[in-house]
Amino acid sequence: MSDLITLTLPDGSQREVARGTTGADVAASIGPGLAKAALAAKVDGELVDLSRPIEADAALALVTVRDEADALELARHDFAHVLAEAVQGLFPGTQITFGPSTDDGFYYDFAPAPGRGPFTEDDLPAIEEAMRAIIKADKPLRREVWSRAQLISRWKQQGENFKAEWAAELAPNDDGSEDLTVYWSGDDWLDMCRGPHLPSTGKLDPQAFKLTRVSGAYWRGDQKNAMLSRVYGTAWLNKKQLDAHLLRLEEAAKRDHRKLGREMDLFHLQEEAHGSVFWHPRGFIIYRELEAYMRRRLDPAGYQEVKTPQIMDARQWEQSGHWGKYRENMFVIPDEVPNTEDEGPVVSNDAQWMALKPMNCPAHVLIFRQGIKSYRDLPLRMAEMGCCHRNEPHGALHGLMRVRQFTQDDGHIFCRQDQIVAEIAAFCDLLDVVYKDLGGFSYAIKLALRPEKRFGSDAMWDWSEQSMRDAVKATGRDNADWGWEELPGEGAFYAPKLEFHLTDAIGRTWQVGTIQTDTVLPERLDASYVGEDGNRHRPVMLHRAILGSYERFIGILIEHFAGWFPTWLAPCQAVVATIVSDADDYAGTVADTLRKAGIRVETDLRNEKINLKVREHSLQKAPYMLVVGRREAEEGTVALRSLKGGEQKVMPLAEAVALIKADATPPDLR
RNA sequence: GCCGCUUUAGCUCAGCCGGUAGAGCACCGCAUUCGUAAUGCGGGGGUCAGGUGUUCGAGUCACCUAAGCGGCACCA
Repeated sequence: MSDLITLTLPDGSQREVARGTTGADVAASIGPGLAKAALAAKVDGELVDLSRPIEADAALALVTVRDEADALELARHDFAHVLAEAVQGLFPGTQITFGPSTDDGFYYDFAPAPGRGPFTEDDLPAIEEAMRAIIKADKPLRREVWSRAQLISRWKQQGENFKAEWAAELAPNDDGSEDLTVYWSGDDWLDMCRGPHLPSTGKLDPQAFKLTRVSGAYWRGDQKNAMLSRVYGTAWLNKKQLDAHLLRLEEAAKRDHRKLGREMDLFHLQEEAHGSVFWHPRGFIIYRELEAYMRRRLDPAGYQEVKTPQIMDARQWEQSGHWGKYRENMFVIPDEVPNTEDEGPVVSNDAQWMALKPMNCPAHVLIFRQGIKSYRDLPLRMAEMGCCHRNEPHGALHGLMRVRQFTQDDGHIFCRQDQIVAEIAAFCDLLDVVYKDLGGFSYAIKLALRPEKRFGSDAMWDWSEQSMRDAVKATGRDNADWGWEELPGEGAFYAPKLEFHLTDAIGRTWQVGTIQTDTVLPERLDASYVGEDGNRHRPVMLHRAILGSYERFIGILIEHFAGWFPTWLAPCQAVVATIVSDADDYAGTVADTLRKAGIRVETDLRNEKINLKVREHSLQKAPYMLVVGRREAEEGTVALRSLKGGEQKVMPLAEAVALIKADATPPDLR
């Protein structure tokens, strides 16, 4: 074996160096500037420490802040370690557990010292200071390889029970060895970590991070385990990036649907009906427009709309399986006349139970079962704007995004096995059109596979999962362009789920649409059709939704558009505002003309300055304002102002009406 | 459901070491008729989330309950 190896640099040049040369050595040999700037090495595409000896011919690239993605990942990971070191310095007895990088920073989970409660936001400034001191000390970060036994014993000796547990359970390395890597910060603090890390803490910018919040988090993400105390931070390569991020957060907060919902008078929530929405007149216009739009899309796509009971007997839910697998999320009610006669309990102990529907699917099967269905009836597409109630964990409720009463744009397609691929493909096409119409959203597709808690045989799951893969393949969406991935364990209890994740205007993703291949429910509820062979067969049931729920989808739309709805959805599409009261009559004529053209119009005849009117209706996010004064009244014109853009133009009334009417036409009617 | 924080006028928020509640906006009234993001003056409005306790005295301290917020877990 030669003592020399060949390294190929990114520019294609090659260097013969001694075996065991490190990335740092190469950087130093190229120049002092690079030696200082280098953060890590990439050996054959794998990110490793700068101090890691290179043992064979390889492609070598040196990572600097210019390689932003890698540099950020390294920095955030290091910030997490610095956080842990700082916390242990400040609060002796705190156990460290786990601390990865995140999309915008990092977190670390701690088990606070006995007698000390979880960390609070008041602790953060002191922790930040301690972190800055560690960065300023420029402590070298040194990798060492320890045996599993050696490390476990060290953790136990230090009272790091969580680390010891984890070290014991980590899978052996690919080569079968039991070695684990640790990193020293200076020579007084160490953590178990796969790495890689920066050469020293001084490579971090002490002004480029901010601890943002604290929260509880379960050890290893499991509700049955201990609650740990998590500290979150956001971290960047420099202060400018950090400030830009903090500004983005502020901008995101401004489009929060709860804030805009109140300011724009769209809806409200209150304690007495927490988790259920009070839609105000303005908000309900959006809801109705959206519902009307969906019907115009569903009808020609061959769906038949139905309406099914809100409450059904528990026996029905037992048969569908919901009583067994979903009851903790259901509102159950006694099937009994409440006692009003005396002081006794309102409901007796032997009341029979009914339940509010958490899903529409069983009722749809019950409709399907009425009469005898032939193979000629399939595929049978049933739709319902189904109002469902789910008793969600209280901590999960969140504005319109997570509520206890919501309406799904639900639908179930009963079909033969050989129709699944075509039906899923048709659904994908429909969904494409809807997401494009409603905001030009892009989306990713995921396949959620069988969960632990489920019905049906493994063979059934094998079959239904594979049929969904085949269907997506047929649509050409099973690739990275569509964010395609499979999510083990995340399916519904009765079926694997194709999930459609929208990306909104500021890059956040929301799971809304879904289609699921279910063979369990038709079986449990005994749905069948008569085939060409004259025998009874089980149909497959595709559960599908495009918006998911109206409530959540409108919440997403509010945030996506920051309140500036496209004109066809806007609660008030045009405001006629006067400059002087002499124009009041003319303003009335203008408003009538718009109203007759089908525009939702309001007038603002208040004795206020036009400045105030522009400001207030801008804050209400009306798309158009038609300003009229003496001049317009005499000439039969309007000053049409786009409140969002701010530009305005004087034009004849008829022209303004035509312009607004065109803009107010729903996308499917253009 | 779990951890932390919060809850004062319609909204946003101030209120110190416990001594009997305040601002801006909104609302109402009056004046102002004004050309594209806040006209001026005046007025009304609060069992300080609910409950229990400590205290001569609680918005303020303690405990319980509820809801909200940020996460965790769960999820359309």
